[in-house]
Amino acid sequence: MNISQVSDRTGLPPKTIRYYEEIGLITPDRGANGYRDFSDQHLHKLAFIGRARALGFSIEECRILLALYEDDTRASADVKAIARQHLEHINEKIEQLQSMADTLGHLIDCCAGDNRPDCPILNDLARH
Amino acid sequence: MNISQVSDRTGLPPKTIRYYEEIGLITPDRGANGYRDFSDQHLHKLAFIGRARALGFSIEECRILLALYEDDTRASADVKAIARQHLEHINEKIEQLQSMADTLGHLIDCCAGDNRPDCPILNDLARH
DNA sequence: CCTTGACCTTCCAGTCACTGGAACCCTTAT
DNA sequence: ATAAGGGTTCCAGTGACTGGAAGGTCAAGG
Repeated sequence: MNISQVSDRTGLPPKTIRYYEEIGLITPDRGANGYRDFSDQHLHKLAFIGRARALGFSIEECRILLALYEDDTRASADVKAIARQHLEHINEKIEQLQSMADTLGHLIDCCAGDNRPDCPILNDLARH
Repeated sequence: MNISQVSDRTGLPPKTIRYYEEIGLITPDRGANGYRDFSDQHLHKLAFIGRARALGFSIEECRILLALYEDDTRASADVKAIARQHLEHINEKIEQLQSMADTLGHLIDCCAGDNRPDCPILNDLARH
């Protein structure tokens, strides 16, 4: 399978797929012309990575998840631990963003948004 | 004022302050020894930037906000527009993260987390 | 005067996960 | 023969810093 077919089927851009090879996540075969030749297994792995990335896992976490996936003797506890840790990370980020949004929303509400220069948003940023 | 004092007073690391100079956000004077010499105004500007960054504004947005701050003839509408746009951006991010968290939370709940290899998290990532 | 330690300086490289672009090769159809 | 549309590599850039090396400066103590 050529790279553009894999791209179509996984939704990952060709550039990203080449990058994943570069960092050792996959190692497709090569045809006589030097073109990458992907098997169904490669496709499957890339789709796996794509979904893990869509859940926000880092590349290194994807690497670990892939390794666990390919290890028949894994303990589901190991997977769960990684997922939990990642979820916690996400929740922290949400909290941070929510706090920013709250502050910002308040400032926006206080700002007249007219032609005059007086602005509570700038006043807040410039507070002493 | 030396850089470490500015760092202490603004909470920004010296490296970051040097970086802000490099990209033209501030231009402190220089002493005879080559050391940066910050005025109160520089301090004030850096604190402004620090607070804007803490609200998640990008460097380029900070640059614009600073320019508006220093422009007596600004319209508060311009500031409000930038803030609104940024808030929207934050809210989009929160939604994305929340959606990830929801999916991930569900998968985690479904996973036994024991010594056995069977794992709904991996099954989901590997789904066809 | 010398040394020590804490400053300061610049410059280069690395982070993360791609993404864009240039230059060039290969395949297929006309 | 040629043109379009694949594929390849390699280099550079993104954002906002951060770490580290190599070296200059300053103030205090012996």
